[in-house]
Amino acid sequence: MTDLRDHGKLSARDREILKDVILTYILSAEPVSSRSVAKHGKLDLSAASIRNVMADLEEWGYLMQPHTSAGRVPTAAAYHLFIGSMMEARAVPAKERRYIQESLKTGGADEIMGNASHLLSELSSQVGIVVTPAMGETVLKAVDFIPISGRKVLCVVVSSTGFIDNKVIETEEELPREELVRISNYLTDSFGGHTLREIRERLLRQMVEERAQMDRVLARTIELARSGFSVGEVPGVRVDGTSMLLSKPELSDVQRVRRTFEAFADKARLVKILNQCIQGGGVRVLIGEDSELTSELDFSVVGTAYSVGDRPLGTLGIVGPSRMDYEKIIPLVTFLGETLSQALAETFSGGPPDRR
Amino acid sequence: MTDLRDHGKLSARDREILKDVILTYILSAEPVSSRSVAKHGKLDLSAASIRNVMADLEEWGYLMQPHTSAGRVPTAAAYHLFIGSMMEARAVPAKERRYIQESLKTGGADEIMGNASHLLSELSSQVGIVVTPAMGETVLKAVDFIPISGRKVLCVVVSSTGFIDNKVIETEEELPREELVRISNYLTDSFGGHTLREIRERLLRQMVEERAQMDRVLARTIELARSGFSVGEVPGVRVDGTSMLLSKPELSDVQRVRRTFEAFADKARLVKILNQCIQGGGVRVLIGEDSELTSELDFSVVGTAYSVGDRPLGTLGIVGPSRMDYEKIIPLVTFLGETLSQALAETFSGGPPDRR
DNA sequence: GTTAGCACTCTCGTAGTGAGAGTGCTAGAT
DNA sequence: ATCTAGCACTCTCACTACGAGAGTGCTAAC
Repeated sequence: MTDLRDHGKLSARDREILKDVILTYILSAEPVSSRSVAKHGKLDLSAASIRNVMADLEEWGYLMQPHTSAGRVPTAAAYHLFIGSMMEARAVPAKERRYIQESLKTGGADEIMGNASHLLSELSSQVGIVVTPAMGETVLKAVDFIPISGRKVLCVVVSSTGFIDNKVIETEEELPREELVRISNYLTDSFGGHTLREIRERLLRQMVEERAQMDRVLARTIELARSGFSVGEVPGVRVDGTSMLLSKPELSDVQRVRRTFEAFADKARLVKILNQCIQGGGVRVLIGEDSELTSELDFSVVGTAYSVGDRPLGTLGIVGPSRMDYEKIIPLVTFLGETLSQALAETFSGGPPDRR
Repeated sequence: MTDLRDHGKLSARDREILKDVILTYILSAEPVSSRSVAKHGKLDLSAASIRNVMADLEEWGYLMQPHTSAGRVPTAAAYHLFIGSMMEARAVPAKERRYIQESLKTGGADEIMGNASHLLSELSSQVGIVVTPAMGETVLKAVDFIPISGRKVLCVVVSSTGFIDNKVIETEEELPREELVRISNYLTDSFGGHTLREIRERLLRQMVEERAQMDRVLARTIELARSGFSVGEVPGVRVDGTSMLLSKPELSDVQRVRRTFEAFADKARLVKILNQCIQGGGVRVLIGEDSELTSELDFSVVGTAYSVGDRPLGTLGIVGPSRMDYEKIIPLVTFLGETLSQALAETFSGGPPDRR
């Protein structure tokens, strides 16, 4: 990383000036001039001196000019440095903490996820994203079959973390409700605590091995389970607040708006990008380098993982122009990740032991 | 309506010219000149003659000029006239019909609705919208309680048309699964076929009347049902393809884009607008007059209702700039409405008799 | 090492201009 | 009476020019 190598180069004053430039730019969205740093910055130096430093900072890759004789703009390297060692994180205000906790306390997992993405977007004024786990990776809590009509049966799968998915499946013959209930109970009892993926594989093996001596009832059960448990292969994505982007000065031409919205429409890519944030526990920030979205559009991603107990479930974060208020947003994302984990744990703790 | 009163005024030639102007404008998105009508239109007249007619049409309110000495653009009245008595609807091509039928055939109601809005958007290149019924207005098919942890119970409600909603409720004391199953069965048997709203009211009455002599079991049952059946007070809205709008020439400045997206973000208003389309069976087209969305933004709405049997369920339609290919889109919306109704009926027919 | 001064550069808004497109009107043709 | 050719007029749009303003880089003096 450039910033690490160049680290020694920066004197305290260099750092102070770079910080001023970044803070000013985050606020104003306009190239920062030496004069404005001289005036409003903490250093008591003339614009000319500042200019010298800024020229150095540009050479080292922390600043750039949109054109000769414009002010300067921070680069991705500058933001990284800022986040790593200059920023003073502002704790989430008590009022917002309460608001978040209140909003995530009640409701099913689905509702909670929706609230989380909305909170992210609302409190950061950026786009909020929450990735929910693919059902197949979650641990089964209960399964239920409800007769719909004729041979059609609705299969409802509940994961131990409270996510729900459902699917209409067609059986070979019409089954009475009592039998469906029996099957539900049997499956819930014998497979609760395992992931759907595991269960599917186990059932498949069983079918092959015991095909000969299976009785009708067991065959039916397995067939139902096999179809029902094939729900939710892909993770879900909730995106909230894309319209926030339209009021940001960096999206003032329609071409850019269009490319941005197209990028946000590709959910699979969003998942991939957000998933880069799960490494290493805390919050991770992606700027510039890492993907088409962040590099081409000058966007940043602040993301973290949420989990129940020690099982990572999914990721959440915000996405917006690199010029964003990291001092507020990073604590916000951290807090939301923690609160969400906690909320899910509280609502869906207990239940069948986790035999995974 | 202006168009009706002025109807007599229009000679066959006037109508032919107006039609040419509309068709050309729909294709080009640019003001139509007399010259282009003279050249490509069916009439064999000079541009000057066409100009005379176009001046009349402007006076009568069917055309307007963005500025003096620009071509002319159709007004809302022109579109209404076009749709009412000039348009030649193009039947949905067999290939698209099959595609639609295939896409709506399988899956639960939820999935089907998602596919429907996507189809609308994809095949029309406009924004597709599907309004799903508020759960409270639907007829109960089955209800199911699944223990989650401690006193928390997940309540799954299935409507006879296959919609599913769920809610986590808290009971006063921990209930064993067997009892929950018993309660599920009891409620499904005694209330299947009624709307949730009816059931809620009935339960409330029952609670008041019989408070004294109710036994514990019944009290519990009613309490569970009351909380569980309060799901889904508001109708759901699925919006698909908003990014299509960004490639339309009428949204070439960011201000407009912004106002448009803000309009689409207000789901409640969308529902209200779409619901204006359920009157009178077939497809209804709103242009200009009827709402902020259609008048301020020069947008049109082509909508229709879908239903199962004779019970209207919800509405669907497309929204886009008034300049749209009505000859294709109106049959498309009609067909989708019919196919969706049919698909829902086929998947979810039968079941408990409708005692409403 | 710092600063004042100054020339230089680049953007941006404004004004002007000419080409192009389209109209409205009128006089003449059919 | 209807249609059309011709023409003057209007409006937009793209292009250019230009000056103000902002900001820089460099140099010479403090």
